[in-house]
Amino acid sequence: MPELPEIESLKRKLASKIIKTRVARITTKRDDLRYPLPIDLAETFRGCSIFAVRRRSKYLLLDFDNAKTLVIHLGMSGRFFFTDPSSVLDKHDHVLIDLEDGRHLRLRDPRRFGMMFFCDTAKLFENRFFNHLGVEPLEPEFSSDYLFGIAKKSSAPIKSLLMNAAHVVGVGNIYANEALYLSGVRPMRLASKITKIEAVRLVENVKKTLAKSILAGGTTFRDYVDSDQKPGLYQVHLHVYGREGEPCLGCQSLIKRVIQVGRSSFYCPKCQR
DNA sequence: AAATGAACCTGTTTGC
DNA sequence: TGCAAACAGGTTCATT
Repeated sequence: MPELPEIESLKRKLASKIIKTRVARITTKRDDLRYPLPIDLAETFRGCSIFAVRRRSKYLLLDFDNAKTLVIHLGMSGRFFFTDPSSVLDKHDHVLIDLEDGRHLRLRDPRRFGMMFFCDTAKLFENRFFNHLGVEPLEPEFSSDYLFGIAKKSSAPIKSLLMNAAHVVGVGNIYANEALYLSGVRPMRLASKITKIEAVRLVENVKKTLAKSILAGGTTFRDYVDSDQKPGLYQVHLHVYGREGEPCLGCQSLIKRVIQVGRSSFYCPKCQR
């Protein structure tokens, strides 16, 4: 489901609502997500207060005053939202969090590709989910020099490189497709054949696309909703994603779809070379 | 060392 | 209409 802008939007909304609030109780309805939920999840956070909400890659990080960080990943179909504590349980509501002020958060995830675990805040980035991650796409470290540098040494297609979290995190399928279109580069072009100019455009367009989407509150392609269960508004801006067989917005050629590394790539055969 | 493919799941859409 | 196949926004791990 969610790509980086969705998690960033969620993070901002949550930060404004849950900092300095205390957890009354965590209830686990089902513990077999992508990885089993920690057995001591509830007792670890009972009575603890949240003092920061952060994001790294597509992971949502809740820092508590017990020196632990609760890590949440929404996988493909996850949602994390406020609801009435008495609202009817969906069969995919796996974790319920009651706050001391009476508010209630839920983790709902039909496909169960999501994750929830915790670790010591101080050692967070040492664990296997974080220790190999590359640069954040919206930070200055993700520059055209950086992209051009790794592209030269790569044997993979440019889209695979953009989606490889060891190089740059958070560029998922929608945004990779869109940034490639806006840069006039075909997804299957070998990264090593990218020119300096194209690297400049790609970096610019990755940043621009992500930033715009964050402003719009994330993309709702299918079923993303924010912490208040409201959809994102970015889908109106999609140029190629999900548009196979429809005319290119620039030249009217029909948008093509190919499968790369098991995922759909959409491109305009005329505008992208 | 780096890159690909399989695996993890359920729900929805598409095609016969 | 019904059923099966294809497809879905992610990530790790094993295997090239």
